[in-house]
Amino acid sequence: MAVTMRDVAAKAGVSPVVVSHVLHKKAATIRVGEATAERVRQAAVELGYSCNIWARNFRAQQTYTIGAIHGHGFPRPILSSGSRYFSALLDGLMEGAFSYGYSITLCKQLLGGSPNDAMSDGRFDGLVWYSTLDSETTAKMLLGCSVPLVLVHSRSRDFGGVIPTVICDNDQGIGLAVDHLFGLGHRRIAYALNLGWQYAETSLRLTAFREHMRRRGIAITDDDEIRVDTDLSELEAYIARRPRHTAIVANNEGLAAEIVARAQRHGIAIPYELSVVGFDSTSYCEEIRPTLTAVRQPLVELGRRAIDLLVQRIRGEACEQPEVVVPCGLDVRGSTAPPPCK
Amino acid sequence: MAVTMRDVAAKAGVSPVVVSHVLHKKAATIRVGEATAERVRQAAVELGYSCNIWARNFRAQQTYTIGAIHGHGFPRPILSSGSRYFSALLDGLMEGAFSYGYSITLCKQLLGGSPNDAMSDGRFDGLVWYSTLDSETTAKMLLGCSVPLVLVHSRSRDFGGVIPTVICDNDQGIGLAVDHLFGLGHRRIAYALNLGWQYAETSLRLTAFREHMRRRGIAITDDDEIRVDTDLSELEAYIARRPRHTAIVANNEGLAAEIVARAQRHGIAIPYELSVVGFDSTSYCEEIRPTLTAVRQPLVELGRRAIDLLVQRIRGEACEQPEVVVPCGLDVRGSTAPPPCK
DNA sequence: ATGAAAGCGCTAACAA
DNA sequence: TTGTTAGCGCTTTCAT
Repeated sequence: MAVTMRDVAAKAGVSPVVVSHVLHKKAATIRVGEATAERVRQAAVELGYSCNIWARNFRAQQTYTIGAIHGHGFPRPILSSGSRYFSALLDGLMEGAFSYGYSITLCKQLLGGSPNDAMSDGRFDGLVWYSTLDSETTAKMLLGCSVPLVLVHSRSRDFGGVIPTVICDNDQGIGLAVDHLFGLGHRRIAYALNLGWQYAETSLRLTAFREHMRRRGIAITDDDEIRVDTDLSELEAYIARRPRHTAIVANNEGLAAEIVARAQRHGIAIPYELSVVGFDSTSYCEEIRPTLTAVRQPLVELGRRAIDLLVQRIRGEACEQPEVVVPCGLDVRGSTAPPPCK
Repeated sequence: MAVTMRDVAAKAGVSPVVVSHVLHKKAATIRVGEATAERVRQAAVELGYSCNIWARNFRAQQTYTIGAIHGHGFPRPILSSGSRYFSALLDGLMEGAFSYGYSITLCKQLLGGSPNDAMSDGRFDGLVWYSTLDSETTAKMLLGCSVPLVLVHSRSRDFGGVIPTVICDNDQGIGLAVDHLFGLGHRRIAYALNLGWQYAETSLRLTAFREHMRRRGIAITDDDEIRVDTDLSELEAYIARRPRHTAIVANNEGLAAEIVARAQRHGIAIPYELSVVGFDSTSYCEEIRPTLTAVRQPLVELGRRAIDLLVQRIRGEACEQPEVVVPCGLDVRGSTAPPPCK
């Protein structure tokens, strides 16, 4: 059906190699006279030939395709509503991949299905794994990956330093949040985190929070840490008891949004009675009322840097650095204000 | 490097065909004894074999991959800011494609580069072209596509009825907008449209607007149509003259947002002095102030239906219908109110 | 119940 | 300057 090199070769009265060389500058050992070359080009145009990229890739044992593994608890990312987390990451992945001549494929196996399959079925030259649930099983799966792999949101040392990683500076980010709240006058600050999904960065952020508070002379106790299970009942209970804190730093955007919504339902005015800071700061923070003050994780850059590392790996170049750490910012919006005078 | 069927076959002391049959249930004419089969499975596990999907696809002359052509004026869609137009469409495309066992590939050639290449280089089993600039050149390119193709936002009859299309019911959608504004008491209503990108649907919507107004006894003149070039200078001029209209229906979200922003800059209160209705209604409409009343185009569904049609085409089944039309909704938000008294 | 051969479209390596 | 051979990993077809 489709016109192949063979057809062009036949029409031009040469062998396929010649066509390959003339049209694609492959087959380096071949020299071709201008007359022949012209004949070949002519034939190609007349037949409407175009190179079958996949046949070429198959031959080269390369796919020039990168996969993004969605290591969340959802079947696949939803781009059109809610947090723009994946949208932002994907923007970075596309930007990076395109610049190196790679494409990004979204498929069921990666976005929620069975990553293990896609990790070794020859579909991808490399993979980006993001948003890790830091379990033994996961780690084993990742370490067994048969193509180059880069992790977003993990520490390289958690994987024996053999897998390159890209992560934001959680400590510095949490520092920004704490600074901001202190500047407003808050002293009784809580940290809220999900237990259900054990995000790799949760403990980093929690530790950072404790440390930043300690440095300001405030010791964090269990009562200052709101541990929320998937059903959010602990959160509901905490809010119902009327918080003794004047501000909460939440481990992520979604949780922050939940806190705001539930507080409002209980008649607690945000931000006047309670300030809330989230983590991520995608434009989702603009969509909710009040808008959400949040630590900005540079997701687009994270994606881009992940591709940089990955392509180095794919090309077999030595990775300059096994772990890239990108600084955070703080977007002050409507969910934070000075504490009530009390 | 990677373990192939050959390796497994060697280890199990059989030929590759047997492996193919046992492991992938291919090679239908083959019968294998249970003992042999078990030996093969054993060998596969021990060697850590997994089928190279691409080799299989290459052999089958299928890629099980669908491309989405970004026919806009931008180098590639930006997912993480601004309108969620592409995000929504992509959600639908993924949902549809995954359900049929296809994947979606995002690559430079399609998302802004040179679509023509990707339309025939064997990379895709089929393509979805969205957001058409309705030019001669485009039409010729699309008609020359060598793989199955489905257009989103076009009328099938504009392409000789040979290319299936998916489109929202623009007439009905505009009707909702006009109804809404009339219900609020507006009579002097303008329609704003971009000239720069000649979206395929622009004229459909404009015609619908004229017709719906006419039916209500109002004749639309040139003065009621604000034609905006890419530099938006006409819009600026219109606003600066203080609109004699009390409401504007804009051809899309982005233009509506521009109108709101510029009006506000000129001290015109939205919605009290001027009501604005957009078209698309992605969650971007929630992000701007005031929030934007808009006709909701069911983008996710559009994407899904596009895949339905495409897969039928790919499989060579007869398309039940060459053109799918999906009804619109109306999301009333903060940019519309009764007209100022007087 | 099993195997051998052939080929998808392309290109690297080695002739001529 | 040009051609031949061979093979990427898989599966279909035909033979045993």
